[in-house]
Amino acid sequence: MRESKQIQNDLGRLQIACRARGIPVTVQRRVIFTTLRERDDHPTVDQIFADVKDRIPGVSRTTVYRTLETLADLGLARRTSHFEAFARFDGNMEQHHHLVCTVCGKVVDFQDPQLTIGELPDVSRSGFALSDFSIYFEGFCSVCKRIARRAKPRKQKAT
Amino acid sequence: MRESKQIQNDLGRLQIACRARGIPVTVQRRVIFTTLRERDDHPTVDQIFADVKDRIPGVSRTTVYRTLETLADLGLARRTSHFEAFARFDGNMEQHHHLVCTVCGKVVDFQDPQLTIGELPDVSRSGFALSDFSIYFEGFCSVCKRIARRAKPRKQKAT
DNA sequence: CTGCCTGCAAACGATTTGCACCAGC
DNA sequence: GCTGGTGCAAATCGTTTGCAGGCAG
Repeated sequence: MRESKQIQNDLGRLQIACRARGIPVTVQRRVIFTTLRERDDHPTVDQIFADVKDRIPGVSRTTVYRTLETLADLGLARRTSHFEAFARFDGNMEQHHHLVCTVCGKVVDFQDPQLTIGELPDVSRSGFALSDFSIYFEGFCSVCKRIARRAKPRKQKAT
Repeated sequence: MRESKQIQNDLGRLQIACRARGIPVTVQRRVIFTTLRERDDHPTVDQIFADVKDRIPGVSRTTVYRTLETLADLGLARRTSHFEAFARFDGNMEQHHHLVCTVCGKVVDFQDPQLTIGELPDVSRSGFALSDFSIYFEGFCSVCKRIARRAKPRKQKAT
């Protein structure tokens, strides 16, 4: 069960962020943000939509999409698919890590034998049985480093 | 430029894998696999399609999709979007890592202060400027651990 | 009041599927 | 020759967009 104190804290952050941006704090934004914060898995839009519908019967899926996007803009949420909507494939089956450009989504393999984790952490509480790991390093690729950092090109052609 | 020795090696692996599975080694499979192996970024289906079209003018995008899926089945390639095609969001903006179920795609946050990387690696050759990282631990979630490990439910409802 | 937000329905675009033909073995 | 693979076109389905009315500030 989630502490109402934390919910209050979340709503406070939402209000501050919205005011700073001069956009209204609507019921939908409150509920969608709260719903998202209640989960520690990474819900899909539809999962959030299902949860939100219980509290706001009339919401549209569209609003959930738009609000999540807004929350991401406000720095209150994060879109976890580094990889846009496209399927990407990798022909390198050896253990390797990745460099991900947070602007254009470019991903390149990165191998570094020095890069190890002592041992896989104990995650028994989660019920998971781990077999492997890979590290995603985030940053700007050479191209996006040059381009102004303010543009946020969503949905551009895959690089 | 890629060593033809490595291409031969790749083709050998492809042939072995196909024979073991009793499926034909077609031109398309050879070219698509070779093309994939030539890149160290994680190409989208369309990028591979574009490359392949140069060598097999008549290929269809459908074949590229199907072949990549086959290569993944054969253990020769890997689909890099842990997150299916769906957009997923995360309301936790603190630095944290992830447990990913390789069977059902479930992702849960995982925080462990002990888990650190001495320092971000030197990736200057790649032109990237890194700012952060997160670790994806792969394995079986509690549910999929129980279920027979042979089933490979693609496109099941997101968990 | 005014502008941004919301909901609806239509548009979009990546991926999948059904079917007839063709190629590997 | 059979079996499974391929190409084409149509169907799917997650996501985005255009538009009219409604609500927050």
